[in-house]
Amino acid sequence: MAPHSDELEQARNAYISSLSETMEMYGLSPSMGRLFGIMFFHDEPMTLDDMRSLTGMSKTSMSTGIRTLSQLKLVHKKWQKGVRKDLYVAEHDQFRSFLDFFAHLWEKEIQINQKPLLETEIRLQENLKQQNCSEEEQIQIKRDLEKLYNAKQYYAWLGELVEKFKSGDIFNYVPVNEDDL
Amino acid sequence: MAPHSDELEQARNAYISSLSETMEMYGLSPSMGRLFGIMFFHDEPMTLDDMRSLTGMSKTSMSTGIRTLSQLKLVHKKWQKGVRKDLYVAEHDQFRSFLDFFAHLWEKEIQINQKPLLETEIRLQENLKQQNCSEEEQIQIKRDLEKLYNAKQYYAWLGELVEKFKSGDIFNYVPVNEDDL
DNA sequence: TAGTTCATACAGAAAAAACTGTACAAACTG
DNA sequence: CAGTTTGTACAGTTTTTTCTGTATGAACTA
Repeated sequence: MAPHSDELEQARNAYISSLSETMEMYGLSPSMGRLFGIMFFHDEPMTLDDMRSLTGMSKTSMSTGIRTLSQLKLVHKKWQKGVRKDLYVAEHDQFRSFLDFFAHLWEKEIQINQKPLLETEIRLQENLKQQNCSEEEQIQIKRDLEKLYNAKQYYAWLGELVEKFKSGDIFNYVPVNEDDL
Repeated sequence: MAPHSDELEQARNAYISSLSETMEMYGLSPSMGRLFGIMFFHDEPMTLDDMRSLTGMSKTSMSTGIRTLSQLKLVHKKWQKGVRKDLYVAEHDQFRSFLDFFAHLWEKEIQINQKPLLETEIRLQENLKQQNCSEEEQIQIKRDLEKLYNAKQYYAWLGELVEKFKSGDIFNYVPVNEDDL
């Protein structure tokens, strides 16, 4: 790791803080956001002890933090010959991080709702067939079933969107602008 | 509001819970998720007192909760002649909720990072021009600037994506499947 | 105007999350 | 094999968030 001046570190700091704030918005703890921000500017693979000294936090926190970041594919484990400690590097491709993160989030959303949606649907349909189901109740249940039908359409659509994200096809529709900014 | 049986309420409950879990994933508190879930099946506009009795929580919580949901456009205030209490209905179009929610989130991400990114960039460029800047430091700074350039591209792209979401153009690329499910 | 109904600001209590230090297990070293 | 080094599980502490009850002010009513 290149030794660099305080001034350089301070310069980085503005963007590190805003990266951290962004990640906080997405549900990570501020400290983990900050850890990622630091790693983002750190080209060489880092050990838990490196992180500890740069964040000023405990090694335990680094251990759990790096696991969270790994699960989100925001950092990657890197092996290096002759080094016993685990090494990690930040994912530098923000497009990839973005696509991975939201594809994963949305898949989870679909998965969470799938079964309960069907369960509710079936139970409502059973209720609809009951003898003692009043006219008014029938109307209500039909309205509910309509909502669930729309929900199904939504999850199906969301699944399609996830596929476009995972495959990178989304870039065909929203291309990356290569011009100067 | 139609009076409906416990059985009907139980049937709804499975999906209400999973909706709540989803919203928890997106940063809302479980109670607010549950409130939305209840409102989702509630066709008639609700008052804070209706919510209080259905969630079993305090009116204060309903007041603050509904504000959060309103800001996210997940519920809407509805005026009704002769009714003094504020009335609210859930947004039933999940496509709209989804697009609004993420467009807003991503706009906030762009906005959060814009200024700090530029600040870091400027400070790095100033450092680069310093007399006492070593060869090694120069290389490091250039690597940093490269990262910031990529970040700018990313935010520009994200802005484009937000536009497709807000305008609904995204449906031209990922159409809603109208077939039976 | 006085009385009532409503929504929300605020302060404190309860619950949840984040963080740390200790302890231990697994993987290395000589 | 005994001695290190390294990563993580766990329990306890601190911090943050969520929720409630009281108090207040705004909007309506007569």
